[in-house]
Amino acid sequence: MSDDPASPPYLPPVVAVVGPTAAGKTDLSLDLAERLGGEVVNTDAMQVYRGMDIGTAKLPPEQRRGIPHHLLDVLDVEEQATVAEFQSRARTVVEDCRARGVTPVLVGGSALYTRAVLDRFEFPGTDPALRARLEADLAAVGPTALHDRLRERDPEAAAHILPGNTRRVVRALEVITLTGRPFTARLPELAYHFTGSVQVGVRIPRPVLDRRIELRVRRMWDAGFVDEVRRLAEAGLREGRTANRALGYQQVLEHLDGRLTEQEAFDRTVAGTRRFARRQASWFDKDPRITWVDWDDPDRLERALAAIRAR
RNA sequence: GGGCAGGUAGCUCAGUUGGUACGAGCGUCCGCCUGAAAAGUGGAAGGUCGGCGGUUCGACCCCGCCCCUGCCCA
Repeated sequence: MSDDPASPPYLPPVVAVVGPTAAGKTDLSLDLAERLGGEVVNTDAMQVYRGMDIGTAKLPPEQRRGIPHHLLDVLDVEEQATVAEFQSRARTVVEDCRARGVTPVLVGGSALYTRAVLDRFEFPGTDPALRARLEADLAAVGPTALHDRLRERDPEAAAHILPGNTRRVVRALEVITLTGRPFTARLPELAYHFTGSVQVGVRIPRPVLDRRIELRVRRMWDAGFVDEVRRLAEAGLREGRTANRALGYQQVLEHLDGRLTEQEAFDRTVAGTRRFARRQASWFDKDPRITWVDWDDPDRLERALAAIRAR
């Protein structure tokens, strides 16, 4: 900030707290928002759903220290979430905060969602009818034939997408026929969309994390998670293709449908969450822009603030 | 004390009627990732086949003894 009237108006930084699930991102984000006079912006793909509270470890309103939280509870459980839509909503929120002189503090473990907001990331359009047709084709001719078709139309994309990954093959074909241009099958360069962006990562040793994950899932169960899923199932959780894939919800649904015992659902939720944490790490660990602070460092807030000041 | 079943990858189990273990799922590790991303997907590493002895050119598969686990009988 400056008193010089000729200097441009103060533009707050864009702060993002990243890291694996159950590492302690939420606490750090609250501390940061408090110290910076900021507001929290959720970047978690599942906390956007109303009613998915226990299983997503959503911070209850009374624990939010009076700090406004954005992009929680914006979809009903049967609605489909998409990155592209999330990106535009989140960017609107970020811009609005900054225009008010407020620092947006993004928090969430969904790496793609976070990067979609933070980085120069463009999503070509989509067309439900076209996609439905491609999915029907897939069912009819099989993965190999569909991949062959992709190779004819976009050899470059085909070379980077394995035939077994039908989801990506379908999307590639969708983009190509929609835009008439090749599908970029690679992630974009690491380049921020907003100037003044800073990422703080919460680092935690894996054995500690694994224990915390099991503990967290245990607490979810104790807090009535199974009932939450049962309620949501009645509200339409089984419809749609996003919310019901969430860790824990997916497994408990299988339990409610009699395909898993409750114990199996629990065990698989723990195992799945650990696997998820590893996948998260594979995104965050290779992003050199992130400033890491240790989960149990008493000075982690100061270190995070230092990184933000140094942006 | 006797009988039966079983002891094969970290776990749960396939398998060879004797010829260097085709193993599978899960887990682990590494990677990919643009409108489902808490999703989707590729690969790798792991085994003295309970122990000892015998038969055999050769045994994880046959024989004997022993140990361990489960069930049954006493």
